[in-house]
Amino acid sequence: MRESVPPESRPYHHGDLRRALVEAACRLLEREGAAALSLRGVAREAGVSPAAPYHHFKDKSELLDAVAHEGWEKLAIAFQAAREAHTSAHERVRELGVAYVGFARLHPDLYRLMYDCSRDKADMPAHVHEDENSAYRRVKDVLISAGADPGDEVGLELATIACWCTAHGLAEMTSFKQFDPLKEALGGEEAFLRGVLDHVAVFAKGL
Amino acid sequence: MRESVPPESRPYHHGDLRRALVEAACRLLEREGAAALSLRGVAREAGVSPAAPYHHFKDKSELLDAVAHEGWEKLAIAFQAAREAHTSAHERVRELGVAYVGFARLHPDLYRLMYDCSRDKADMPAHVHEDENSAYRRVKDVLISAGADPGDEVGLELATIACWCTAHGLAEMTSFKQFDPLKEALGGEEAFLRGVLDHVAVFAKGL
DNA sequence: AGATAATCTTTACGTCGATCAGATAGAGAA
DNA sequence: TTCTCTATCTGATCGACGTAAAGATTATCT
Repeated sequence: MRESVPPESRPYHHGDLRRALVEAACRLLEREGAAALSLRGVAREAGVSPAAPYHHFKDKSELLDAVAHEGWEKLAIAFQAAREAHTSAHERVRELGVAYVGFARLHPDLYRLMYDCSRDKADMPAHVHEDENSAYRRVKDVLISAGADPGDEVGLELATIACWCTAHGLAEMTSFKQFDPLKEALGGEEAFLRGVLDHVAVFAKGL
Repeated sequence: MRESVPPESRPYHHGDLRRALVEAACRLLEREGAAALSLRGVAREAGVSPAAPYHHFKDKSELLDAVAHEGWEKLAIAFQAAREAHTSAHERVRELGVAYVGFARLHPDLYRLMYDCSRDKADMPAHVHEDENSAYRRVKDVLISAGADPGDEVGLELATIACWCTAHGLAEMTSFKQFDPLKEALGGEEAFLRGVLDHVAVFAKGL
């Protein structure tokens, strides 16, 4: 396979169409939104015939899976940055929540796609939940570093899930505009986030 | 307009097609899932031509709005039942969360549709958030009855939002099957829910 | 070089949301 | 009652979609 594509008229064989399709889909997702994301549209954006994607993806949902996969990796990067900001123990947990919600607000359609794909498979992908350096593991690590008992397997698991649930719920809620006045009163989006998160024990006290 | 429909072959004018369409849509949503919910399919289910719905709804999304509206009312009913079970103050808050998640798990596609419609309008419908007896108001009331300070407007609002966010997040998370072993270990779905909710201050202590 | 396999295009089918002209029937005025 | 008006429903149609099949083109391997 070829690595790069000639700048002028594309050759018959693309080179790395799979990658190009995923990137085209990401672009369309940001530009036009999730409702306007069609397989034909992605092929169009990539400059290829409507049936071409079927040589790289079984069907539309498999392409969306690949886009979602990229999303989870971007989220892990956002987590990395948040964890590297050293503050107090309980603030570290809370700021992880802020970073999470920030990512969701920055890429709302991608964020929703990530969960739609997971839900359809009734499972979070392993690289999100189980793997070393998975997003889930990172939350757990921060909880431990914030004082949670690593010996209490069940309790730690529950606390991690509680963190994730709250952050996920907040990520979806904060886009509703009836909260705007409250945000205004508190001095902006992030202050609002911290205000809500501080009402949740796991975020406020690190379990 | 007619009130009821003759049992044999439908007359040219339906009687109350609008209502029949919403009900057909609900039926299809439960039976086939959200992905298989087409406007044509709803018309088919209601025994009517593909263009008939357009005399009662501007477009597909307006029909879905009506279905979502029904969903919010069903949720309010579920809340009512949960609130009437008198337990201790902090348990009342937690059990509201259990009822919320229970509703979402019982009608997963309807639940998602409710939020999809709200998100598209960037707003929760007024009868959910602002009205007397709205679902949002009910959460707030339970928080007050559980010991929250009604005078602290902002704090009460934040606590209510925190409750809702956590419950919503949990509602979406609990369907992932990698949590099944944990549920098993804790003795079932509801024990798992309470375990997670007890890690959240607003649920554990009523603010 | 020739054969084989992978990739891309073309064509096609069925379904979808949506529009519009025309058929049908209930409701009020004569 | 009968006529007219208006709301409701049907039928035909359009463009876009997801997907499949068959043919064209090119990379790879012998």
